[in-house]
Amino acid sequence: MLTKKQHELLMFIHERIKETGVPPSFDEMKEALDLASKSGIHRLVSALEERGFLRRLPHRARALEVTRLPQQAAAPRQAFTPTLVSAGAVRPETGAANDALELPVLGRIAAGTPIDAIQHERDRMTVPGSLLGQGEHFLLEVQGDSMIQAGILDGDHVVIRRTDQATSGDIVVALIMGQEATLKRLRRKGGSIALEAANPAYETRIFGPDQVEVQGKLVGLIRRYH
Amino acid sequence: MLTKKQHELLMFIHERIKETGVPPSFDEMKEALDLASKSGIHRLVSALEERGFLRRLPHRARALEVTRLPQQAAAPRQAFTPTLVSAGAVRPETGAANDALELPVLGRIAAGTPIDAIQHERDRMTVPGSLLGQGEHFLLEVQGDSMIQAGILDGDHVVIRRTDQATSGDIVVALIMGQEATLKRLRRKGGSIALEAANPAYETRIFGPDQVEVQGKLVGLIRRYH
DNA sequence: ATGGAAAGAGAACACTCGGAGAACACGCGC
DNA sequence: GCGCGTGTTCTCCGAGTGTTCTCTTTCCAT
Repeated sequence: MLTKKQHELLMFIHERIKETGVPPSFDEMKEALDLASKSGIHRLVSALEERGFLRRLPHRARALEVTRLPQQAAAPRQAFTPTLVSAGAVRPETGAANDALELPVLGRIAAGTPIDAIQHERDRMTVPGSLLGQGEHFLLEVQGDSMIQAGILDGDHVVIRRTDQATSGDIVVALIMGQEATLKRLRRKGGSIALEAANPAYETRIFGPDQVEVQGKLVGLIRRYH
Repeated sequence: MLTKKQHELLMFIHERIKETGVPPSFDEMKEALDLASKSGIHRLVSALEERGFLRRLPHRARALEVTRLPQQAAAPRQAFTPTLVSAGAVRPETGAANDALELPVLGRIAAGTPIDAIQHERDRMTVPGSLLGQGEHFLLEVQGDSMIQAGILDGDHVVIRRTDQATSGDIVVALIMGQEATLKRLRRKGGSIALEAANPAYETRIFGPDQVEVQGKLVGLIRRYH
């Protein structure tokens, strides 16, 4: 999942925050990894962010945060209104929600999140019936800004219909090489499949048809503002 | 996530509240950090607010609250119910009985939509309870791309809480000159009010305080993909 | 109710710190 | 050879900090 260098950097950042409360600057990280330049750090940080281990505010000094550590089952990090769900499948029969379903939130998704790690239910959320079609649906919490230009932001919940069918142009949850699951726009080019991020900072990746497995299709989105 | 100074200030505020129950004033913070002027504090507080560590009411003395602490697994949801919050009251994270509610869709909104057009109910839609707080809510369908960079697209449904209160930075439904209603980000500048679109193609418009009337505040968003 | 004190908002200036990113090179594994 | 991760140099510019001053908003005592 992570290269040696990425792992080393992630651990350094984690230790540093634990000890001082303040994340290191690029220069400090450069020193710690014994590099001569910040730009290597820049690339490592981007890689960690894309793989969902770091979260950061762009163009802000020291604005980074470790969201999870390797090999560990998903870091807790502010579950989405946990109290709300505690009641379980309470469906208010108050005549209101006849047209809504409670779906499981299976985890977070970003480039690099292994799907296996997100198979268990973390939470539940009620979803308007109007977003749903036929078949099985579930929710994922979006992590990172790789789809920002498609209006999908960090922290949004996406409604996914489970299917292995997808048309070129659809936004899908795709499993790459049986390893990492990402939310991307799928595009078919001849025999191969392109996965496009909606953010110029991320590159389109192209795969053979047997390297990518579609796990579901984006059908809805729910966002909460604080 | 935080710089040294930001961290230092946050910790000072946190300690101070824990010990005395009262948040420090700008002058007290100035002394604590050994600065010569409050204005440095002002910027630090803004930075902390932007990063989600502080919440505050503008123009209210000592009206601040620590919402989370750096890294340290999920800040305990310290109830902290001072007079401060009770007024503007956000949402009780606890009062979560309502799992979903059916709300009226009052119409479409964009720059220039006459308010008359959004007075009647056109439709209804079920909304997850987790998006709602206290008070009255309604829905509007977004028309146009003026908020595209805030991840709000043409055709999205936005959940609005009816209120005439808004903090700088909130996205609100604003009635301009009693005539047109628009969905914009509100920013207070001195005595006047700026309404910013999240699209460089649209200009920010600035008004006097009596020309703009806040009708509600954006609290959620629901999108359907076809 | 009103005037002044207290507290917050914020413009302006100077200076340093820190992040973004282009360009080029090297080694490894397939 | 090619892709990828890595290492290096250099440049550019925005962010963060400290200071001074001025203005607005609230709050309280008279």
